[in-house]
Amino acid sequence: MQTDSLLKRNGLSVTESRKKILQLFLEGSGALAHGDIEKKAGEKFDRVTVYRTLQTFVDKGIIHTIPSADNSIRYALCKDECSEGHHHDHHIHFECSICHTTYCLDDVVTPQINLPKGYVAGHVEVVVEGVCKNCK
Amino acid sequence: MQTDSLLKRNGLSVTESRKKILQLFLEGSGALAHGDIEKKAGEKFDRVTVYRTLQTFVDKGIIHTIPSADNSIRYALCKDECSEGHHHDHHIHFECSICHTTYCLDDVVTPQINLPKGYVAGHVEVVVEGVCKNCK
DNA sequence: TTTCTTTTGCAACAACGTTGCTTTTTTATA
DNA sequence: TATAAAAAAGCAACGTTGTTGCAAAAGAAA
Ligand SMILES: [Mn+2]
Ligand SMILES: [Mn+2]
Ligand SMILES: [Zn+2]
Ligand SMILES: [Zn+2]
Repeated sequence: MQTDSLLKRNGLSVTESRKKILQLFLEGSGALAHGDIEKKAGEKFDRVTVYRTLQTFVDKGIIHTIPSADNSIRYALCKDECSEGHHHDHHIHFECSICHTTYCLDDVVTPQINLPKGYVAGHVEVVVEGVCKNCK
Repeated sequence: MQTDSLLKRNGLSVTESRKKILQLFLEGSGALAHGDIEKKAGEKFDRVTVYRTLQTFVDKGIIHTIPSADNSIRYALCKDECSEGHHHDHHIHFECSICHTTYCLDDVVTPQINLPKGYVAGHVEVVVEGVCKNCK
């Protein structure tokens, strides 16, 4: 199984919830919010388990967070070479205002930003809102 | 008073809470989250009033939202020519990872993003995380 | 001042998120 | 495979955040 080896490779024990949640990310196209996962998982798992699983996956560099202006963080698989404590997700994100899907645009790299004197840049997040290819 | 005329100009009645909250934005340097306002206002106002006031200000184009990956939207004054239903905030934002201040970098315009075929861009949000001029 | 309109505060509620602890599952090892 | 140790899941309880309806208070208009 794809999920099992991915979990093992990251030093995580293989459990039903982790397999199921990872599966959702692997098969789905867009990013998932906590609530999406609760629904899609078929209410098999405790809410707390979902919270803890997402946190574990983020810590291990399996998934990354996507900021939003509606107080619901979304999560998506890291396709870059992320590892424990070291995320390297340098792609931008796209939120469709019609179907509300959030996409990782893995091929669109984060632009260079010229900051005013005194500011030191770390990570740059870009979220583009618009209409996706399925909705126009 | 600066607050009174700003409120009137936007067709809003001048009330204690609106004046106080607007004041906080005018005198402060960084962006404010809902919680910051509750604290800074000196627990004078009901939580609900703060929510409704922020929503009203956003609707009128007085303040804009700043996305985040920590489930706490921040708000800042619009310095561009925003109006009811028409925000034109094309600047980027900076979050200091040390003091956790969020700045509007009004002079740094949002970059142009080349999207894959099929995606139509609307608004672009850029949030840079790093160390601010006061913290380095 | 009086009247009408808008906003506030309150109460109740729902959704979201966290923590400690017990039970269950997984892993490692004999 | 059986057993012991370690890790994760589930449960309960709780705190925080955000929403709604409604009555009281404040503001605008005249
Ligand atoms: Mn992504
Ligand atoms: Mn801004
Ligand atoms: Zn779409
Ligand atoms: Zn700082």
